[in-house]
Amino acid sequence: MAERAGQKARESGGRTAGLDFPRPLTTVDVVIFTIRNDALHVLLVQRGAGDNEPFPGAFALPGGFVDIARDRDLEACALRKLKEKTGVVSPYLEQLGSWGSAARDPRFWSATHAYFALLPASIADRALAADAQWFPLVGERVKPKLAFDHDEILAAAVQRLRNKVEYTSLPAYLMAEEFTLPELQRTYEIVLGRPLEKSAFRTRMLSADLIEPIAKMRKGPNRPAQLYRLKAAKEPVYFARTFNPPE
Amino acid sequence: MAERAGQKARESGGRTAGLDFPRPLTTVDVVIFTIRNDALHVLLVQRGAGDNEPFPGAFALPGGFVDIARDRDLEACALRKLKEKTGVVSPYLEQLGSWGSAARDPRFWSATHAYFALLPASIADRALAADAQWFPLVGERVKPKLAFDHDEILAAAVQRLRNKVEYTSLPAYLMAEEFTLPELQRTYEIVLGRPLEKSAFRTRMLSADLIEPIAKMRKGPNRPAQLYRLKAAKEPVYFARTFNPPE
DNA sequence: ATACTTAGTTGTACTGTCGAACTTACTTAG
DNA sequence: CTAAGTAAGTTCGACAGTACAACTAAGTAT
Repeated sequence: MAERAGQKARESGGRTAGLDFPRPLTTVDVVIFTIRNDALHVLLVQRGAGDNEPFPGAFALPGGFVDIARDRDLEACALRKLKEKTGVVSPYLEQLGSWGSAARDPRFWSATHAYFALLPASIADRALAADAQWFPLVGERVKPKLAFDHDEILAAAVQRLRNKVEYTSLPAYLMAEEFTLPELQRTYEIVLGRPLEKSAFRTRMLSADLIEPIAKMRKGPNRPAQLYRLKAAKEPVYFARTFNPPE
Repeated sequence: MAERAGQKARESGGRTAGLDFPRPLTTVDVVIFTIRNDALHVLLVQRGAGDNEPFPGAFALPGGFVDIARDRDLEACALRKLKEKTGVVSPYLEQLGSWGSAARDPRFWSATHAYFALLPASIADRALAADAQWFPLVGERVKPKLAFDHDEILAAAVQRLRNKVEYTSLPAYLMAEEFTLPELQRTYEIVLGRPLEKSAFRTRMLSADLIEPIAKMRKGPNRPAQLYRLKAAKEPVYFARTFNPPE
C-alpha cells in the first residue's frame, strides 16, 4: 500500500522532491551481549561465500536489510533478526545509533540502524542459529576482523554499555531470573573491568527501587546467599552517582 | 562510482540478496536548540504548499532527504542542513537516534536519522533562512503540531538534553564565547527547569577541567563577575554525580 | 574440632552537596 | 556623602553516600 504510493510517485517522474533521490541501502544490525565464563561476549554470524556478497566468509554483526513488507518499524526489524539468530523474543533492546556513508558498503551508499541487546547467559545458550557464534570481547574489539564498519559499531556498543553501567542498572538484564547480590556485583565488575566496593555496592542496589528479595536462598559451598529478582519495571534505573571512579 | 555499482547490480536482476529489496526513504532531521529570552528554543521550518508534499504548510524540523551525491555520510548531511538554515558551520552536534516505520511518512516506508545541535544565541540569530523560525519550548513540545513524527523526535531530543544536562557540561555549548559562572548556572536552570545551589554549582564547575578564567571581568550594575571561556577540548565533561535531584 | 571460603554487617574517615548566612563591589536614591 | 539595594562570590555546619578495613555468620573440607 505504502509501496504502491511510492511506486506511483516515482513512475510519474514528476519533481516530487525526494522520491526521485537515489535511495541508500537501509539495514539494521544488532550487537547482542551476554556473559559467559566471566567474560563479556558478543554474537557474530559468519557471512556466506556468495560472489555477489561483500566480505564473503567474514564475521559480522547479526543484521541485514530492512524488509518493508515484514518490518513494521526499525525496532521490529531488530527484534526479528535477534529472534532469527537466538530465538529470544523479549530481550533488553536499545537503539545504539546509525552509521551511514558512501564508503561503508562497497555496493552502494548505505545506512545501518544499530541496536544493542542484553541477554542472560541462560537464555542465550539455547537455540543459536547455525551460522551464529559467541565471541569474547578483547577490550572493545573481538579477534576476527569484522565486515563493513562493524568493528566501529561494536566498539561504540561496548563503550556505550560500559558508560551506562557506571550509573545505571543495565547489568541486571544480563542476570538470570534469580540472582544474588554478589553475582550481580560480579557482573558489574566484568562489564566495567574493575572491582567495586562491596558495601557501597550493596547499599546502593538495595536502596534503589530495582530488585526485591525472594523467599529462597542460594546454597553453595559457603554461606548461603539471599536470592533477588528484578522488580516488575523493565526500565533501567539511573543512579545519582557513578561508581567509585578508577582515577 | 558507488552509485554505478548499485545500478549495475540492480539492472542485472540477479538475486543479489538485498539490493533487490525495496528501499525505504532515507532522511536526516536536525533538532537545533538555543536559548533566547531565558527560554529554550528550537528551530522549525515551514513546509511548502506543493501538492506532492505531505503536510503542506506545517512546521517541521529542518531536514530532508540524504543526497548521496553531496553527502559523504550522515553527519555531513546533518551539517549541510544545519548550515542551510542557520549558516552555522561548527556547532555542537550529536546523533539522537533514528525513527523508521511504514507509517511515519504517508508516501512510503521511511527512516530518518535525527541529530541534535546546540547553538549560542549570539550565533543563532545571524542569517536565518527565510522559512526558518525559532519557537520556544512548552514542556517537551512546541505550539504548532509538527509534520511527520517530528513531535515525537522533538520530545526525545528535549528529554535527552535534559537528561544529559544533569551530569554533563552540555549547556556550555549554549553559551557565548565569554560568560560568567552565574550566566552558566542560569543556562543550566533554564534547561533543567529548576534552581540549582549556587555554591555547589560553583565548586563543581571550577573543579571540572572544563572552563578557564580570562583576565577580563563582566561589569554590570552590581559587583563585577569573572569571565570564563570553554577550555580547548570540545568534548563535553561527564560529572560523577547528578545535580541535586528534584526528589 | 579447625581451617577455609564467601555472605553480609559494622564503624570510621572522607568527600562533596545542601542550605543558609556572610562579605564584597558596584549602582541608585535621598 | 551616606544608606539601601542587588548580584557575585565565600564560608561554615549539617548531612548523605562512598572508601576502606575489620568484623561476624554460615556453610564446606580435612
